[in-house]
Amino acid sequence: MPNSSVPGQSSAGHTCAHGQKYEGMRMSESIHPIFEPANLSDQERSRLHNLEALVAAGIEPYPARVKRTHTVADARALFERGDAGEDAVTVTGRIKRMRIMGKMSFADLEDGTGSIQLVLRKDSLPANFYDDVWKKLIDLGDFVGATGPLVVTKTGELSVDVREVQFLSKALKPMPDKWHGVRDQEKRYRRRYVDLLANPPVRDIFRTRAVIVRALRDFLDGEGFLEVETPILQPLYGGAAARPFVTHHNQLHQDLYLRISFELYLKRLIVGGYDRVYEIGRDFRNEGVSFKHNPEFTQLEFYEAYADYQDVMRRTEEMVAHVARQVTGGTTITWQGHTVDLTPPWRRLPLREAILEATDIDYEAYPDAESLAAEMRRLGHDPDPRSNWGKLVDSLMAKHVEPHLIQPTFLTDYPLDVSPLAKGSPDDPRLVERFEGFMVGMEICNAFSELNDPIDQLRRFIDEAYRARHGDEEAHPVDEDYIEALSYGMPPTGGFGMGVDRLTMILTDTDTIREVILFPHLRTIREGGEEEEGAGEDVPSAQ
RNA sequence: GGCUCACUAGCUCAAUUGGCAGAGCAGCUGACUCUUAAUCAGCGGGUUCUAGGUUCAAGUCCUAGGUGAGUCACCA
Repeated sequence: MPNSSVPGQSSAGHTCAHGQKYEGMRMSESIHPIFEPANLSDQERSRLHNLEALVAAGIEPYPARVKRTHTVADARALFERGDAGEDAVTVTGRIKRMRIMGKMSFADLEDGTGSIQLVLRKDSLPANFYDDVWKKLIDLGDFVGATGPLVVTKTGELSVDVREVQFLSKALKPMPDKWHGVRDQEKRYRRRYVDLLANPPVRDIFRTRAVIVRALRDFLDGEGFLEVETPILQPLYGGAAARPFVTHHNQLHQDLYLRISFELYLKRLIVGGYDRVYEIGRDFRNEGVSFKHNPEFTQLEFYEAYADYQDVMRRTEEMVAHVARQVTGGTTITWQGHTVDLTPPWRRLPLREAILEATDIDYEAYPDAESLAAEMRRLGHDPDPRSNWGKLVDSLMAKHVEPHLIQPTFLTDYPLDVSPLAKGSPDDPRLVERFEGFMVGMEICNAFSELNDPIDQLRRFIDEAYRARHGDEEAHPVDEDYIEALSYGMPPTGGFGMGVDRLTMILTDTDTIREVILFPHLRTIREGGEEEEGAGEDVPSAQ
């Protein structure tokens, strides 16, 4: 069926096949309750009525093809160059605002490149189109193509002086408030498309996120790193202290884990002979949700042979500074009122000193969980009695040090107990060569000189397995194949992991991870009472 | 999981001590050929998150539940 691109001239009263299609949706026996009039608001009914009226007038409300000559940005550029002349351009987009003034109207049309004003005059349009279609049947939020020469109005606004309108897509839902947009956080996250179409600054956040990811790749590619992809579904998880999601492969009759890190696979690649590898991808951790935790999040990890954690520290600050320059043009940023200077070099501070300074506790004087917990209680802290020594140290850091690290800081030289994959310090058997990077009170990265001694690594795994048997749900399982890989020899290697979402929070001045994830995890809304659960019969849950 | 707070028209928000549930935008009708949050006149629009309870009377008080936010616990 030919699409009538000049709707005003179509023969009225002719009903095409589409007419019956849409009328059917209004009948009580319609196939789904979504479009039943009883379930619609007055505004939705009005829009559905306008859709039917368009079809009755012979206008295809969802045509298959569009004839656009210029994006909004292109049209503006054309005019700026003075090349516009009196030739017509065709721009396409969503109608965001309308000002109808009798026989003349203004409308703001927006596409992905920007917004431009349309001028519609009754005299300049096909017969009856202005009164019968434009004023009556087109709603805010509809997509149209507008054709006409570029003009400047009396008030200086570049506009398309519209001679022809092509209808492109009908919006059946009313648009959010044109001034306030959508504010309700739950609505914004559950229906992100509404958030994006109504709140332009939100679109900018995800454009910036793309710039950040591209800048990370630029930087690492430029340093000779190879981008790789490793399994998300893994028979054995590892590389971080976290509980995994469990799933099941039906045909193989095998439980699989969604990865919690890329670490053990990327180091296998170092064994295989790639000296510099990285991966940017999704990790999944089955734990609490908060302003800085989403169950799935984007991680960058890189591994570099013949480097140690000091080398990685330097690379980290250079990489983050590079990204900041790509995003903001400089290395000083503002986050929630704090001025943060990302210019290398960043402050380095041994973890032991940081905790001593903040809490007056020198954890090395309390080498076991019992004595450290006792000292913590003596100073008024409330340690979790189930915690082992490493977790106590970590909790001291997380509670008393991390929140105060606004400027970028590397905490260095972590206890071996909490670092089962990191190489021991040659100077102190209780420490490993590890650092974590912090800024704006948040951890953003974690790195170490990788443990490449297969016998030492096996010993660490066995310790972890012991902890797992004694209730530590985040302890590492023994990965025998990884030990096998190390047994072929892995060069001294520096490894690094960073939360890309958190970096994005910092560079977009947002205070919750949900603002930088397009579709953050939210609980499914349960309707009223309890319904029987259909799923889950052959999906074992994590124990 | 504990505690605190929130949920009202399509959207943004009001509603006094428990006393007729309102406004702006959006919608509908009309006027208007240079507006840009257009303006002006008129009209319609509500399961006040859900289910109970107290009361002559509940958006408001009580109980339970849902969802979200914050916080604590947990979580590199």
